[in-house]
Amino acid sequence: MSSSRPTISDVAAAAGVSRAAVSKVLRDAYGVSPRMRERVERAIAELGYRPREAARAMRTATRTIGVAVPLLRGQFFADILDGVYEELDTGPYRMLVSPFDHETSERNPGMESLWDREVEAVIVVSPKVRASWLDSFAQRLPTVVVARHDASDHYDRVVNDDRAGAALAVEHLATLGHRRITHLSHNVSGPGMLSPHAVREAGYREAMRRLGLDLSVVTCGGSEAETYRATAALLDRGDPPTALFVGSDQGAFGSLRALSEHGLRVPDDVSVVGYDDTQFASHPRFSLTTIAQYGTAMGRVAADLALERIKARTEAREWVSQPALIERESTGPARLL
Amino acid sequence: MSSSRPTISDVAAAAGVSRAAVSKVLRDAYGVSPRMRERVERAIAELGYRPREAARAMRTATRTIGVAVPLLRGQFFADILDGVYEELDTGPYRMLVSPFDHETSERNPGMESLWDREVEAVIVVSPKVRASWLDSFAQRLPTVVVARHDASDHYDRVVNDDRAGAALAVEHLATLGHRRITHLSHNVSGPGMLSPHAVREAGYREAMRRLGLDLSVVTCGGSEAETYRATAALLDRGDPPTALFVGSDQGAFGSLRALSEHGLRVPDDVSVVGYDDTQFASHPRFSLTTIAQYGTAMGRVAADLALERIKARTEAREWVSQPALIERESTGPARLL
DNA sequence: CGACTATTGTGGATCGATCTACATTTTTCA
DNA sequence: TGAAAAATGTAGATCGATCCACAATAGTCG
Repeated sequence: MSSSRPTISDVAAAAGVSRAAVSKVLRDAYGVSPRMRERVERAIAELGYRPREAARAMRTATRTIGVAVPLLRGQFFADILDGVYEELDTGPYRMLVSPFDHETSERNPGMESLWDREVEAVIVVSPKVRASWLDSFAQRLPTVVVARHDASDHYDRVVNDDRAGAALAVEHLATLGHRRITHLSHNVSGPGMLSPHAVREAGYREAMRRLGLDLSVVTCGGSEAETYRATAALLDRGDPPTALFVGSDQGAFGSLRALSEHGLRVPDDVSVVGYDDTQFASHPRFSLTTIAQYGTAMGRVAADLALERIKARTEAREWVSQPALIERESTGPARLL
Repeated sequence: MSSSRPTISDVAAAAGVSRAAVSKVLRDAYGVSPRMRERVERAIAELGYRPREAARAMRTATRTIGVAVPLLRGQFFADILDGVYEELDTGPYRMLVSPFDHETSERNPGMESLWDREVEAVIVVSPKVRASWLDSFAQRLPTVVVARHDASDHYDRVVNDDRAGAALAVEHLATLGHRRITHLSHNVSGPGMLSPHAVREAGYREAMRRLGLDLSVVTCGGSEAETYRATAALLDRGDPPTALFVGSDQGAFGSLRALSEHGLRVPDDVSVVGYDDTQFASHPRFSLTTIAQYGTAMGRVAADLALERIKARTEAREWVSQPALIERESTGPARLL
């Protein structure tokens, strides 16, 4: 901080060579004698020189992939980040994360900020933004959208088959004899955007109709606190369902809290199914039956798709992860009336 | 992607003015007539122009604070990120996150990457890196270190009083009549670095000695899986303690899993205390007694300290959060033999 | 030995913004 | 009316890298 950061000129002066020569050494370019390399490298080490990305970015690609994630706790997003990191770790690309506020809006500042920083591709997780904006963004910068279903010719998608996942949940409960199955949906986004939660809700409706059961949907946010309130309100209304299918594990934990406070036992009184198979779902204290969608794998795939797009590909691709029912102790036979 | 990103020259041409004029509009600088502003702004909107950060960074500060965080799940880091975001959200600064692999090493690539990108300050959470490296890094770039105790004249520290926190845990258990209290410490870092876990362990030892109790420390990683294994091994050895003080909530959840699988009830057979007061600790399924250290608040303070340093301050500051015992149902009276 | 090719190194244009210095026009007001 | 002040706009240097074009030197071989 005392003196300013050393530049390539400082290195050149210290080594007694030209700036171009130093640049060659940095880039491992052709035309560097061993003696010169040796001198330059010593100067670099002595000065503690590191090239500035900003200056490099003026002329070359940044070898960086940006990841825009909602500032939402919940294991699932962490799983995705892990996957991206794992995949890029061994290669030349680095990852840069820009969090955004998880609200529906016209633009997505997290993605824009990455664009301004010249990342070569953007992976965005569950953006709540107009489809048209997303599409036009993707026309300017290679984009991979994770956990959102809107089709587009301009970006790749990594999604779970949420329709099938919801069907798995409903069928599992129906097999156990449940007929009054309420879905706590986090499908709070506006129109013109296909969130995973919208698709899960559609899958629920479809499966319920197919089985000849009455629909019952409560819509609320996906945080633990919001599902807690929504579930508590549902229980206060009296005549509670015998089973809950909640749109996320995080949400299911909130429902479990509410059920516990209302003195209802799980699964004796009410069965609960979540979605995501996050780390805590498997904990014996929860032992939550849930739908696995393999977030880490999705993150890895997203990173691969981004690298492919940077390289050459332009036609849009879609990768669909197949959900699986993970049966645990939060579901059981329906109570007979 | 078809054509390349529009530049300030394109905007100038479209608006029929000079590049300097456009730059003035962008920066809200003096000497812009309403008519010119209008024309420039229309051209910007039509072209979808956004200034490139890299070009800006060549001449001016980036108005960005970098946050380097370990790629470790666990609520506590998420809390800190939330705090930083909240604090910066209202001002002109943006935040950029660079994750790093949570291993002890010579250098910290997450911090370096942010430095290369010209962030104005770095907040780093729990870096496992040599103290000397950290110190020399901080001499070049304003740095705030969160959750690490090593003193330094060159960076600010935001820490919890981990010694006091550990004492709270031990005293609470002792008051309940426990005498065989095992500490599951995550103090796995090498020498020459004062991690929070090292301080917690020291606090435990001190408090136990003060109370005349025998020490019992098991060292293991802080992930749920690792404490699960460590706790299971402890229980297999036979003669288990009547209380566990685990270095983190995340770790405590692993211990609870192991206890549950060994058929031990909490708190009837064994009491458990965690550290962090993460979201799940308060869930009725866990109801974990723990030490709160207020991660979100720590994140906010870290952001403030970073902004102060950017502005002017050079002398090092330390902010210590006072821990509090949150008593829940995972602790109870010691079982009489 | 001389012509041709490799090797090694450098000068300087370039990327896209910012910002100083300055020129030109407009406004103010004695 | 005219001089000073204010407002408006532009030219061009600058930041720190990359990299093309080219010069200088060394090496090869008929």
